[in-house]
Amino acid sequence: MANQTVDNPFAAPGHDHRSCIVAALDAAEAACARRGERLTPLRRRVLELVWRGHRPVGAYDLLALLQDERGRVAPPTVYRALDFLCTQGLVHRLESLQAFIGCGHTGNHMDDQGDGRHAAHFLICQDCGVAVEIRDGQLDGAISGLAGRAGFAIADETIELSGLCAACRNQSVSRPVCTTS
Amino acid sequence: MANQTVDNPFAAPGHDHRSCIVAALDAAEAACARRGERLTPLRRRVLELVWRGHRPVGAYDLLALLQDERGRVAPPTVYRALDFLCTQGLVHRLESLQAFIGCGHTGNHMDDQGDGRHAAHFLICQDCGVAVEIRDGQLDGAISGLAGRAGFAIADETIELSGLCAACRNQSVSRPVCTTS
DNA sequence: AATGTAAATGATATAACATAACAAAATGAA
DNA sequence: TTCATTTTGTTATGTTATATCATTTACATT
Ligand SMILES: [Zn+2]
Ligand SMILES: [Zn+2]
Ligand SMILES: [Zn+2]
Ligand SMILES: [Zn+2]
Repeated sequence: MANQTVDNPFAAPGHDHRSCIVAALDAAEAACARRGERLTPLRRRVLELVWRGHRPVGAYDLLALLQDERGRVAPPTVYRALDFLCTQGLVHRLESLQAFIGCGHTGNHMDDQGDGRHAAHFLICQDCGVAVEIRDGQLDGAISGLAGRAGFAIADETIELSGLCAACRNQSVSRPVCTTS
Repeated sequence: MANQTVDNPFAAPGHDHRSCIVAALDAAEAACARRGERLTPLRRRVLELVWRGHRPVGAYDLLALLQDERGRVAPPTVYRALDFLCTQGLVHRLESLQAFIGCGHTGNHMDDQGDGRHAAHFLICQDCGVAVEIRDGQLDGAISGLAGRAGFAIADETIELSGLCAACRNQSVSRPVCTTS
């Protein structure tokens, strides 16, 4: 069993993040192979960069990182890689931050029909910046319940809850504390 | 009692929208007066323009409308008015669309402590473009439940459910049908 | 190996959304 | 009126994202 990082990064500020990266890349390779999709070196590298930490990363941050290692790189290069990764469910876009984060549930989707897209719900700490993908049965039930009563067919869910994680609440001072990126 | 528009615009494509606008502006005047805030002519006009319909409006759409009636208007003019209106809870920003919509619950907040800000949850029809602000006890309960269990203190909720409204599902063809803007 | 085809990437330009910084005007209180 | 504060105007720039077309790469077929 892996470390607790992926399950609860809020509670694991000092965890071995290399294993998060390895797990994410391995799962991505496997998922793409299974679906006949191509995780090219560029896409793989972008995914790796997204996984530098558990904080959402802006597209232009990724662009700068790529430029550091490859010289001239243009925005479409990054956006295309991100589009691919999002389509495969390997990365999610956080609408409220206009930023991207690695999927915290790679490899164990229950709602995955061939492609890897899935609804992703987040807790986002405004103090340390960490975002955690959550899964909650009551939340899912409430959503499908209200949609059903409204006759509304949900295609896409944006659920992002911002506030303070437990660790940051207990610090009282307002400085980054979940140092794991 | 008002028409059903504000409560369920999905179901009222041919409603008397003027009453929606009047109700929203009246409620805004009242709310600002109560709080000692100033609903200036510009802010009032921007709110009125946001209320042209039940579809989210982009800041630059509003800018163009203002320019039509006032000549040269710059982006900060619109964004400042929108900031004010959002702070007062009279308008909400839809993160997944980068657009704004009039608050569907003006005047009856139960969670309003002085200022008018409140969590706003939406159903957004991808066919007709209408967005409806919803309120659901089970959803609220699920959210506070999961936050409590995680020790997470929620400060802001972004909940936007996109898909097809009942009317558009029953049309099968993919063309705008909820013509009420 | 050569060819053809589709997918992926490179490159340029521009669109769309948003804010910083400072000046001028309007408002309301003293 | 005078003063302080808020609001609006103005200019410039920052940030995020896409359209378009050229080039390269991967890979199956001949
Ligand atoms: Zn980690
Ligand atoms: Zn995920
Ligand atoms: Zn209406
Ligand atoms: Zn509202």
